[in-house]
Amino acid sequence: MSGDWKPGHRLPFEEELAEQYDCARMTVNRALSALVQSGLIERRRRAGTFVATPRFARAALEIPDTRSEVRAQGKAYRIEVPTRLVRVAGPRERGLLRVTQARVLELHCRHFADDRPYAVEERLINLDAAPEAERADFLETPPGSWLLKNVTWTEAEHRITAIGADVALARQLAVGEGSACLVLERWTWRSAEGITYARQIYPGDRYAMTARFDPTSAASAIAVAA
Amino acid sequence: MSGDWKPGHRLPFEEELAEQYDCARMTVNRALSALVQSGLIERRRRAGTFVATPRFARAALEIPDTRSEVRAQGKAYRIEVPTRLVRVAGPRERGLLRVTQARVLELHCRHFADDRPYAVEERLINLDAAPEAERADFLETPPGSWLLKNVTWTEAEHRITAIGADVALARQLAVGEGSACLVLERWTWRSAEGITYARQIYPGDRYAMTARFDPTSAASAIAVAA
DNA sequence: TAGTGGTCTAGACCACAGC
DNA sequence: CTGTGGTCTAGACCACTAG
Repeated sequence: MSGDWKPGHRLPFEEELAEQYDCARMTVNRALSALVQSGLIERRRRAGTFVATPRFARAALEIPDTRSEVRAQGKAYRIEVPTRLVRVAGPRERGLLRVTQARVLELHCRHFADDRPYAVEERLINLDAAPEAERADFLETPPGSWLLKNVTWTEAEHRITAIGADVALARQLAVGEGSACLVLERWTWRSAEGITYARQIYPGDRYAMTARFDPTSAASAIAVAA
Repeated sequence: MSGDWKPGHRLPFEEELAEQYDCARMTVNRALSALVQSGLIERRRRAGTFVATPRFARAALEIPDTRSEVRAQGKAYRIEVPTRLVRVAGPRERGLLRVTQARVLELHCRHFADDRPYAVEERLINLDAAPEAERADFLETPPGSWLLKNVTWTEAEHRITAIGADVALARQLAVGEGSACLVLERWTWRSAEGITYARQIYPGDRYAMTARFDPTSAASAIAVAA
């Protein structure tokens, strides 16, 4: 949870943990099994136990990855990043990231599917929590995908609203002025420290968010699709 | 999963199940613990093990209950049910419920919070799957709440889109014509049999859907709030 | 093929809540 | 108080797979 063990890090074997915590191997096994179910670790026989990489469609309400969404629809993905700047967080950024102070990276992006506007995105990244983001190439790997791969998160919150497109948004999304759009806001934390805030806007009539839940496996998935 | 054991039904004790399945009590305990985690059963010491009633804010993407949503905001709840009719499912109803034939109950409702329109709802209920619905009083208990209490489901899917209000919808929700609205569609199944389809429309600027996820406990919640 | 995790067992003690 | 579930134990055997 602290993030000290990066995705892929190998944990001690069951017998070592049993000795370390002075308990039976079965007790360690149950604890680790619970961590597998919450998606924090992965286990392979003969190989060991490893810190997991969060993946799309595994955990409930996981961080959607725009590039994967577009490619899953069989379309070509492209991103534009017209704005990229680093600054000390002002009141608005501190509120959105829920931190008292931080250096932040602010990005404005536009996502395309087959050269048609797919979504616009405004994103804040807390550089104190994810300093490597300052040097990341977001044209190569879009910010959502990059964060998914490089930063471990422990809590997430989504908020979905609908708005009518104003003139600027309508032009960016190539839709009529006033047409309904879906707004997906997303906050991500690690141990109460805000990592990133994203606000993505989709044409509301063309795209839908879907979520499935199966209580038998307690598995769920969230996706945006045409 | 078959629905034969209604919510509240007491399961055999661990020792009885261990004898019945010829295994150790610890094995039964692990199986039942998994069912607790998936939310299918509840267990109380000294009392026993019971089929659970699905509850709001317990499982991921659980069925939102409009009445609970409104009351959670500290507002008075009221419902109107202008349309209520029973008929044999036509092509559209069969498609939405994903059944080959069925008798269906069709409802049109309007939900109010403090006498202000909160949402409109169109709902189909498969009467072959939930025959008791034909005699239910949906003014006393709104359909979402009634189904939540009386019918066990095993799978659910949500779909969220945004639309601009047409003249009729704008009047029903007391919003301006063309203003953006959130559309929440929900399908619910039990063992692949469609139980209900609901389509709820909220004023998009006034209300938001939020979803939280905490991988440590694998708990998540979805809610609609002002 | 050896070293991991996966799983079951029989027994034990405890905490808790109905009765 | 007593009967449930909650949890731990020490040992065992098996399945899988990485080296």
